[in-house]
Amino acid sequence: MLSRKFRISKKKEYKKIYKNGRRVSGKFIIVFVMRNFSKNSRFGVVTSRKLGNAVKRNRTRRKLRAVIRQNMERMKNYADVVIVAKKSAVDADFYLLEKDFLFVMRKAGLC
RNA sequence: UAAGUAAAUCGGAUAGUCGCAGGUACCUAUUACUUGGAUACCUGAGGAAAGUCGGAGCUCCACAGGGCAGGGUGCUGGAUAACGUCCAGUGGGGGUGACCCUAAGGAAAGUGCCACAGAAACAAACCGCCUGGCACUCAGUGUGCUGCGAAUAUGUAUAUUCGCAGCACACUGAGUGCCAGGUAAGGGUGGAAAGGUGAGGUAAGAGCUCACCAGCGCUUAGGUGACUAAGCGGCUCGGUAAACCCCACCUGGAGCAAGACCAAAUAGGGAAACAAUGAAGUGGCCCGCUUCGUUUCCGGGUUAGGUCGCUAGAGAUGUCAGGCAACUGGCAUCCCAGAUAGAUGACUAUCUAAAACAGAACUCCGCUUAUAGAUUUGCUUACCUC
Repeated sequence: MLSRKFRISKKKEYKKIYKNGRRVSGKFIIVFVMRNFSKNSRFGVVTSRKLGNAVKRNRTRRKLRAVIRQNMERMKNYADVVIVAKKSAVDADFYLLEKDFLFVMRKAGLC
């Protein structure tokens, strides 16, 4: 899990990122990116009810956060990032998610 | 050993690295409170956290008050803060048994319904059985009359007797039809047909009488009670209340986005209408209570911000005492998640077969539903051995 200063917390901010950010999609995730020009990046993970019950949603979100935490230092530019999990992400292994995350980040020009 | 039955427990473990939330201690930066950062230690999802079905605490609406309506519960006793929950029993049903299931008050307060079938579904005569009357047919018997024949008597005619045939009447029996009545034993229909079986009885039948059984009522005994047992009585009364209804008991509404505080803001205006027998709070209606001008339009403005509520509680564990038990009480020890886009994760190694259902959101007690697998205990029924 990330510390609180690396999270996006307000509903308004989510709305703003959905509206103004760049949309990049991978195999397991869809990412909305918006440059923020501050000292660090901030992340938000969204798991909708389509993914399954609460246990499945929680596990997917935690795996994605683990991916973010372990790869945060590689990022060159700072941005606000919202990651929306697809249904296929529920059963995906950690290293597959990591590969997909790095692919998407490269596509978005963040690392 | 196998099959079953009832209950209880667990529901991945261990080690390492990195990481998250809360608390405590200490250091440090900014410091009026405060806030941020570092380090160490401790704690960190479930048996159902789920469905949100029942109940309660808590909060606001009046200190939640009265009546009507509506809703709920429904064998008895107990437990509990309370319940539609639990425990112990009673009645009924199922099982060889351990055991399981059971919305289980009232149908002589009233109303409704009982499809189809059937004569009839609430107090019933279709068929059948029996009795009586009338009509007709047949048979038999008796009497009378007529005819014929025979015998006897005497006076070639009459009388008497007998037989046969026909007619009429009466009686008896059988059959058919109609009418009046008695019958609920039998038939058929149905989930259900007015207690069941047997014997007596009768014109035929019937609780009409008797015995046993079932039902109803009463008495006595036992039990707090549901009820049970024994005896007696009069002889019998359909089902349905998860149909209305009656009876007894319970029941105000909304819910932590409750609600409280802080910041910011609801500003200040214009026009029209109605009005103290008014309007709102008040979300079933009336009363009562509280507050007071209310509503519409024009124009202007607009945060699901922060703190609390928020976890020490009908609390957990152990033990002792009471109780068949649910449960209650005493003592000792302990503090055991409190997030707010939402904390439990990732990777590696080992262990068996490589794990099911599934994630707290104010709290608690229950119920219901989902659940791979593992373990333990009591009991029952079979079979084998001693």
